[in-house]
Amino acid sequence: MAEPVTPDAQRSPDEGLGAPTSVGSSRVEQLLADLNQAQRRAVEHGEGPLLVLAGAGSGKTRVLTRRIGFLLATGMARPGEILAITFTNKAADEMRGRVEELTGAAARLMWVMTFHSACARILRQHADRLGYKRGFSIFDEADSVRMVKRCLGELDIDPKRFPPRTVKGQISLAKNRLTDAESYREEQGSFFEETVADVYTLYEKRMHENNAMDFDDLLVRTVNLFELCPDLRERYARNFRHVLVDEYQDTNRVQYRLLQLLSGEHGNLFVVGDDSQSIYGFRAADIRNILDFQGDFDATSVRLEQNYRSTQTILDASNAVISNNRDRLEKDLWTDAGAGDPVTIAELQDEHEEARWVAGEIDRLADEAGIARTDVAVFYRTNAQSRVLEDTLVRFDVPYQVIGGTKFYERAEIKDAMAYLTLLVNPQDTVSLARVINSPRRGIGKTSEGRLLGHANTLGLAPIELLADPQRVPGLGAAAVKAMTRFEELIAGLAERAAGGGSVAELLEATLGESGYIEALEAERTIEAEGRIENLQELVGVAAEFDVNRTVEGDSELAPLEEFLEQISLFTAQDDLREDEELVTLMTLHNAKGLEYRAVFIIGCEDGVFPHSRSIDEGTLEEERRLAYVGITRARERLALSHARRRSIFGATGSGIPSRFLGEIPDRLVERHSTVGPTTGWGLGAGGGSSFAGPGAGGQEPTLELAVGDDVVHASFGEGVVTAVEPGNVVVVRFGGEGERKLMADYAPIQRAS
DNA sequence: TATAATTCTCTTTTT
DNA sequence: GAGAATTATA
Repeated sequence: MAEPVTPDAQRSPDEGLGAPTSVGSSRVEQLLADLNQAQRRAVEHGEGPLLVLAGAGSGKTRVLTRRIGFLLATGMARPGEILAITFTNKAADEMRGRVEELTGAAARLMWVMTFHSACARILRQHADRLGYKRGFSIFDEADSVRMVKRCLGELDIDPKRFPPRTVKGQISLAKNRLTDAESYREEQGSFFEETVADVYTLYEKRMHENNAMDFDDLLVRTVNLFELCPDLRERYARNFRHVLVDEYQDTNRVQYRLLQLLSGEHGNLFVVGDDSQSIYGFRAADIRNILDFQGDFDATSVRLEQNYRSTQTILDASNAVISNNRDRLEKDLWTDAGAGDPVTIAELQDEHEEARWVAGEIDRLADEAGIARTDVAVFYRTNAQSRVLEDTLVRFDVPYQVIGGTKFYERAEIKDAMAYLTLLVNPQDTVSLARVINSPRRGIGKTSEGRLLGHANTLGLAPIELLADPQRVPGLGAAAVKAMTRFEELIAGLAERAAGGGSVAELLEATLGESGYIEALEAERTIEAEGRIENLQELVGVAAEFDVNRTVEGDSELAPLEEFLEQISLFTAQDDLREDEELVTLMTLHNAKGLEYRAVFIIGCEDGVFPHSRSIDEGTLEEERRLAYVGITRARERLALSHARRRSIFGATGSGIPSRFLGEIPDRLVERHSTVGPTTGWGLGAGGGSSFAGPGAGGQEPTLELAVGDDVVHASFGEGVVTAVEPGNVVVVRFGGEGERKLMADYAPIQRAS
């Protein structure tokens, strides 16, 4: 369903969805049965706005799901009248699935999706009202920055003084304040800002010409659409009689405005959030949205304060940390669970030792506490920190998955392939065109490309049109003209095929084949090219999977290719989280939002790393503290925080002092561990002395020295023999029944057999 | 025009 | 210490 269906059109014979019946009321009882009082009050709320202040682990997802079930079961809403905004596509799918269990297949008519997906869907439907075409491209950050850069060039602005990224950032902030280029120019004074205003103006013009939107546009243009076309606003507002929003604390002003436009009249706005978990201020999220919600919408509120996730100790630690923030809505989280284990704070020499320690602890958790890898997550402040960890985990044969970071879809070959497909849907997209016009090499270099774009600009044509008739471009060599004609034929042929609306995977394969892209890679005969081909094959696999799911669900009005492109561009990091395999999960603290694990490690707890030095400079420490709060409260049973004495950043080694957040955790909750001195680690207990010995420049700590042939005893695997010794104190041990395992001599629970 | 070599910048966090 | 961007060379 791509636009709201009128109530008449969606009336279905599905029993139990109409007015409350006996079936309905028993269903309602079922929905409320295992909820606590506060949760029940939230779910049973009548009409009008409600703020659910949900502390960490207080069951907010459950409340949201039940609320939807309640709306449907009592007949307060039909499925098509519900708009539920979640933080990730994955969360949306899960929620839809759960509601489906409660209320049946009609749940598919609900709109459960992220802000960006919902906006894209609305915009596709009414693109013409804003002078866009429905096949508009969605530019990711890299594409947008590229466009900004192009604008800088066109305006003859020095990109050294005005870095494209920075300028894009300014434009983004302006958009998130709903300030258009014109108003921006009026309200700005400095030279810098005036220059940005020039770029902003041109950028908007070019984006429109390219039939392209950036991430901010998806939200802003939807607001524009509703303000410009009251008929549409009314239609959607009337249709979405119940709007529900998860993670409300992270909404920004544009999203706030959108919610206002949609729910202003009926006021059925049900938001769930926790001000203590507001961590997207840098993305213009406005914490006042939640702090002022009650006043703004004249809302009632419900507090969920019982925590069902963590031990008392973990909860105490999180409360102690967050209580150092001034600006917050008081909440008193409590739990029925027992005290549990103390919080571990580990001090290590450097990031390598830190990684080894984490790897060792993960093994130990499995052996001693029966906590499987799936139940373990490691969080860090910046993506760069994952590298050392990954290297170490590979060395120790600990399977893992990294969420976010440098993504599959950012690889050059993947972006190229996607650019081809994008071009088929949106021929006006010159950023995609520029990506593929000479990739693979077909003899259209920078010069020819520049001439083409330049002349298209002067004629006021889309470059793709000119491409069909390249003789019109002055100054082109015969070879270039010929190459362009061939390229145009390629695109035209593929576009025709795309219009047929068949399998995306087949179309992608045809594209990669006919363009000569794969061939060019094969000709390289290098390992890297080999890898790229594999990546592209993986992309074909993704497309094939999409094809299959689509034929199953098959209710979209978008052409398959368009839908595929949109799905990929609005992917969220958490969407590729896997839970069914035995993998340790690695991610940034930001990506950890909304998740939970039996055991959590937070590494790099040093001032400057976490809290990040920039936040210290910019005075956004409270947000960093909330980030710490988010991280800590992800843990159910075990929590370990580590910091290193030395850490190399940018290649240079610096020394770090423990994060101030560590000091905010009361000592009585903590068990300290420090790896210094001649310890073989285990058995001595992690609570031992924290005597820190050496400056350890590049420190090779004393260790259990093992050689090939030595007999050892492992705490859980029993007796074994060393079969190899690898760099970094890794030993390969062959155990009786277990086969061979790689272990860290320093940390694995092994001893020399005597 | 395409490659190789060299210099320079960046690092928060993300849809 | 990696990536992009720029410059030098074929």
